[in-house]
Amino acid sequence: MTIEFDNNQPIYLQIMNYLKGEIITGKLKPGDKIPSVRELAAELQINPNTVQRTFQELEREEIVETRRGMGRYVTGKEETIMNIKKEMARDILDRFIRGMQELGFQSEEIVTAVAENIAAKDRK
Amino acid sequence: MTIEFDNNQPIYLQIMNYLKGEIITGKLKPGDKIPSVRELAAELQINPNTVQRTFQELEREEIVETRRGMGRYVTGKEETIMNIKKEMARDILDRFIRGMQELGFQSEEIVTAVAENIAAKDRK
Amino acid sequence: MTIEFDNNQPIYLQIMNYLKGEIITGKLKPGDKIPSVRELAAELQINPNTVQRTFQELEREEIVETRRGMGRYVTGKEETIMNIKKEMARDILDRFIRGMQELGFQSEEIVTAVAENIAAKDRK
Amino acid sequence: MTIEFDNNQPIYLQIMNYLKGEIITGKLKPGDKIPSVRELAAELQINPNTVQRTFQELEREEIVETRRGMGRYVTGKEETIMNIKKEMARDILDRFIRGMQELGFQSEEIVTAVAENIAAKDRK
DNA sequence: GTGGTCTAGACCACA
DNA sequence: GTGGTCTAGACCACA
Repeated sequence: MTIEFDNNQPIYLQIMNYLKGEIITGKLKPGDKIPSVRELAAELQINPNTVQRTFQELEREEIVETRRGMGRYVTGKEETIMNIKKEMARDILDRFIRGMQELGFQSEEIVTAVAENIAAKDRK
Repeated sequence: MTIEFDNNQPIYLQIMNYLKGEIITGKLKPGDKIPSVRELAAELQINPNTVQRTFQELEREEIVETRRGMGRYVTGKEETIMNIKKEMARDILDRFIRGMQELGFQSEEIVTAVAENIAAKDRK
Repeated sequence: MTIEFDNNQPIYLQIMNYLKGEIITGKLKPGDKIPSVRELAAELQINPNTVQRTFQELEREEIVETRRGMGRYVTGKEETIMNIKKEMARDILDRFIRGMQELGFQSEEIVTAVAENIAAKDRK
Repeated sequence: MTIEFDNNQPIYLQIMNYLKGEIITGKLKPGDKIPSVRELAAELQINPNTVQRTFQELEREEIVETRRGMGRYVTGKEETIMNIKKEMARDILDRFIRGMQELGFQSEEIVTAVAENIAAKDRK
């Protein structure tokens, strides 16, 4: 497990997004144990406090559960995970469409732009 | 002129984006005078330093020009404006596609999602 | 026997309170044998160390007695049990009244709130 | 402003409860500025990080708002404050009644106990 | 071993 | 000045 940190976003958020991605795409499954604070801190070479913060946020979003003294686990509630995925997707979509409209793009132009752009990327 | 500020982004960036939007969509035209630091600060009820910073950045991007003693004006170079528009659009697009892919969406799913979502919004 | 564990309190305390409740309400009677550490740990699916700790505390409070080689038993001293009940009740009461006063409730309001709330629950 | 810290609860929670109390009872009013992280840390003689944590939690509960670079303020939404108060009261009440019932007390006994206990305290 | 809290102190972006 | 993030490291309760 490695994450390339980018300086424009807090580290704890980057780890959060990384883990959310792993969970949403099923690489981390419901009930799976996630690394301990110390383990992950050592692996990513960052301070344990930063990892701690990441985990607390994930817990607050109910994506992760703590079992006292036994470590942390991906939530068993698949529904929660599906909801997170939907929420994130809707969020990204809304922000995108709003952004394009603010730039003055018409509906069809937006759809075309996405289609072309993706096609171009897939060709690579 | 009012902007609903969102806490997750620096105010000066939010004003920048707002003004860029006004320019790109032609509500502010090349050569138009823009408000003074004091005026805008009073109107938006924010610190003049923040407005100052906004204008500095817009100047750095050559979207706005200062004429000594006469105030600030939207650049007359339409090409610059077109470029800004393209840049912003590409940025938004890239971020969007990357985000959706991280959530595990396939290319076609992304295009469909955009098309449907826009159609739904246009119906409203 | 099942306990719904709540993450904000140590498990051993939650088991203690559960067992105290059973004893105080007479479901476990003076002289009754209580389960062994292993049995209870297996049943509740928790670490035997945790159960051990629970029993130690109950012994310290003289609610439970160990008979060498024969297991643990609810104390025969009914007085002890009565005292525990009183202590627990006073504790709960004090915490409740203090809490409501901190929220700015007046004495009569507190009494009324309890009376109404209980009446509402009994109706269900 | 002084808080007597008690060792059984995290400091950040004790400050939170203190501030919530001040807000709910109207000593801190909607829109009031609350002390800065550094100020409060100095006053309570604790680490700024601990205060920071307190404030972040209050923000998450929407009791407090940050205005960038200008400090933090009690939320202007009086409704939010009322809701917090109601929630806290219901919580305390429920926990109390459940606790007494687990001890085997009947409904009338609970009401009587509260009434007597409060009367006794008021006499002091 | 595992998580939770806290101190001490630094550095940065923002207003 | 104000908040946000992070490091380094300690100590504790719990399992």
